[in-house]
Amino acid sequence: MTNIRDIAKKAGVSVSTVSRVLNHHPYVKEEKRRLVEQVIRELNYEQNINAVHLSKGKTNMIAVVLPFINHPYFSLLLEGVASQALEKHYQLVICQTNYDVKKEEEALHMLKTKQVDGVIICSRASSWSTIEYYQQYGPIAVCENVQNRSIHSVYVDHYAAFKQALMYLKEKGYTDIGYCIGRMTGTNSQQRQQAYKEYVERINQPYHPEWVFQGCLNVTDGEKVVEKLVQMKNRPQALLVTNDQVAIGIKAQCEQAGISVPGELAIIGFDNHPLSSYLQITTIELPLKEMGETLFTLVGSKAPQKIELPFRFIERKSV
Amino acid sequence: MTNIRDIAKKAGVSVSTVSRVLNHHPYVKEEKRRLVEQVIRELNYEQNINAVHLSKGKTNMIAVVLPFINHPYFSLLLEGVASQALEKHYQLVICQTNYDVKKEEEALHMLKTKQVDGVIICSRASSWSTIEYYQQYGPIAVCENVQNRSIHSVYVDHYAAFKQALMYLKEKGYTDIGYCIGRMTGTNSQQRQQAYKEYVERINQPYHPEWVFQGCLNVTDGEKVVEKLVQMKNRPQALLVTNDQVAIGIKAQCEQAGISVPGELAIIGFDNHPLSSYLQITTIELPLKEMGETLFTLVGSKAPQKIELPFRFIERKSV
DNA sequence: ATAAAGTATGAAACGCGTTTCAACGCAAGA
DNA sequence: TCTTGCGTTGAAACGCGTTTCATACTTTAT
Repeated sequence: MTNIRDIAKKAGVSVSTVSRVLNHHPYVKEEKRRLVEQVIRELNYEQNINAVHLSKGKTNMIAVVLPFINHPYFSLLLEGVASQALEKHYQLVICQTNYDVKKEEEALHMLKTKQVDGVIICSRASSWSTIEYYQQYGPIAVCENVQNRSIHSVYVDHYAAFKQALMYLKEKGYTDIGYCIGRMTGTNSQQRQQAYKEYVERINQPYHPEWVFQGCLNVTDGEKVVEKLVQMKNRPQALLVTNDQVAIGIKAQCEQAGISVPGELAIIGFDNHPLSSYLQITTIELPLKEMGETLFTLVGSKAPQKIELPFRFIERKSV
Repeated sequence: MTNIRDIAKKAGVSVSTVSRVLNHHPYVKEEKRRLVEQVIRELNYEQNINAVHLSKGKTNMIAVVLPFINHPYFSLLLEGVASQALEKHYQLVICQTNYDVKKEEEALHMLKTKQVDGVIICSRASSWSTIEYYQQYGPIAVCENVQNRSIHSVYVDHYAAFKQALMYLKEKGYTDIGYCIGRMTGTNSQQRQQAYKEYVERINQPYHPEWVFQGCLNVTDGEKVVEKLVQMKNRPQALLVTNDQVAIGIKAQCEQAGISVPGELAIIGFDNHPLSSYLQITTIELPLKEMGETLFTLVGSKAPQKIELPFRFIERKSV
């Protein structure tokens, strides 16, 4: 492998000069610059990027932590991050965690070993103390509404979104409402639960724990929800579904099971996945791609910022 | 930042010994090993991974080149790659290219600069000569049926798959068949076209160029196909759709347009995306996750291998 | 004309872990 | 007892680009 010293020797200049040429430093005579570039081409030289990284103390790489790659929610978020990364000439290292705390820590650890300049956490299982520990090694951005912590964050007001959806259903005459969610932990989920509980209290209804369906991520999970639903003697009239994939699964399975939508079951999804439009599912659009882009921008910025992005209620025919 | 020399000094040993401890080399006395580990913990030391990379000449990173992240086909493929990477303690660097040759070359370039140990190309626009040039710098694996080239490859026999689907339609009484595809270039597309042309010839039918729909990737593209379809006076009776997303879009849009499926239009999709099962779309399953896993395995193996994986015809109700 | 400021260039130090080589101790085999 | 060989350890070289510092030459300003 030919290195910078080989180039310097062959061109009859010092390594500093070669380095200057490589980094487009202005203080190099045009003549020498040409010569060095010539030699570089002749020897088919390429910088060893690892030496550059070591020397500069940064890598132009950002780690992206997400539980699942193959899920429209995360892959759209990732696409947003990627589009910005591309533009700013950063590379992305993806860390699929399955919500395994160990995997998440491995990703954060890359900050400590200087493998990446920053970490974007799309969704997490780790505790705040872990994350805060790693902040000393580099910027971290999360995708949830953090109140008092000093960390980059991009989020949607899920409390307000849930509230709005609940109110909409109530106006339409539905009172027995349940919801489907990915998991109960996690800031976003907590805020949704909060909104839901307040709603139940406000209309003086008992809280039906069996109307809250956890572990809903994919189409298949929607199917399972309907299976449970048909066995209930006291069913909700409407469901808030925190993910369009699940909503689609529910709607499809309702068709199979002969449950009319919205007649017997109203559905409000989240994300506004293209398919929800085809299936005429009322949904709350989340600006996922924009969130991804913003996450990237933030992780490169100085003082920790918190940015709220708006959701959008899209009325269709599932309510 | 504390480094290996600080550790050596504080522990009263040489850097070699510390390095041996870090790398679990057996020739270190238990006593010294303990001592060094103690000091490492005390000083909260962590290797600078960039120095390791430089020194070892490898990075345990693999680049994954794909046109779009946010597409079920690629994100499932990626998930397969990621699952193997996780197991083998490799990191993935993703390169979204949008089929831009420059972006692809940038990714390959990381091989030359030693940023990655290998490259997995899920789909490409670059020429073979480009790819072959970069092979001297490290292993490259592709996802298509390469015949005579010396390169790792994992593929499905798309020619056979298309043929089978065409025969199936013919048996069911359909002769006027068209197809939807992402792009015309690309090995897989070419093989499909070959199968299609042979079919048309065999049944002594004229080739209808307007029955071949290009640029079909997403649900929305399916919609556009139906829009074109309704304006034709001579429509195909059946469509092969190389992607379930598009097939879903077509089916949904047919419903809107009052075209019965399969009565007026039969559809065969590809991929067996979970949703195709809900919408009862007949499809050809591709082992995408397994392909991803195999791609990863190959890129780490010695002699270039070619592995064919089987597809699976799944009969449902869209034909 | 002369000081001040800018341009150009190279030597050497630096970032930091790995690996090779030489050396020494000690035990097993001859 | 002597050789052979493994266990153990450290010094130094190596992988390679960047950056600082000193030096020397030009310009520009005064």
